[in-house]
Amino acid sequence: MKIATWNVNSVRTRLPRVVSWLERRQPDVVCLQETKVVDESFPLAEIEALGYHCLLNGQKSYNGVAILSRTEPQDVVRLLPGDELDAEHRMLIAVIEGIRIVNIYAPNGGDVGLPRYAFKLEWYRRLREFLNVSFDPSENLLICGDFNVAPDDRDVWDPQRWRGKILFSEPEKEALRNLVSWGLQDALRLHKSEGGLYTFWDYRAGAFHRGWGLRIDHILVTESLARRCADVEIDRNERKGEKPSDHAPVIATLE
DNA sequence: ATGGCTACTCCTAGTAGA
Repeated sequence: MKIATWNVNSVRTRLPRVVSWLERRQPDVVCLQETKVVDESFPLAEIEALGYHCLLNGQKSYNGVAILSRTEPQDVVRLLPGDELDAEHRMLIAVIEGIRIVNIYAPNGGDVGLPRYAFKLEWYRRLREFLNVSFDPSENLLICGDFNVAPDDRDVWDPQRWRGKILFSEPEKEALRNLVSWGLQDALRLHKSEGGLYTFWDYRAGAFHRGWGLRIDHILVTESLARRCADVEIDRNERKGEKPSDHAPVIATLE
């Protein structure tokens, strides 16, 4: 079973690449972030034609998440407790093939100290509290998406330059560690310990070509899924070519 | 790296992303 996460940075702009990638990689579940489209305008027909159910939690212009799956999703949750009525659409949960899939697009934070930064840390706190009261670490649960946090020095191209900066500040790393401490493991690190495994490269200044990347897209799994996890791959080829997203897909293979 | 790109919008300039 292949479960993927991909921040596509607009599903409409990225549609040709998403379609060809689905045809080529044949994932069973795909969590998309930054779809940037209301549900009525999601390219449903094109994705369903490939044999996927589409579960949507979209929004105009910003944010928006979706779960594509070969089989029908169940037990859907869309709202994180504490969200306002006009909440940013950043989370979507469904049970697929006996696995609870939590798709998240964590706030970026802007810059350290800004109101959006405080919102990011508070959002992480609410997500952890939601796990506490809703689920159990003994179940088959997987959280994936764009976390907008690089966990440690191996995950940024220049740790000295990134120290204390947005995406790599101590409070952000602590917020991610606090989430993980609920009972999760970083699936990629079950298999690979080296640095330089990035999932995002800025569009500017030839960052991809120069190796200026960050690992901010993650797949976290509970113990029962960690035992089934045979491999995790970052599909960095998807960052190349015509009109790429600035993020590469991450794919976990479960036995 | 500090913005050199990309995508969005009641669209040709301002905002946000990471």
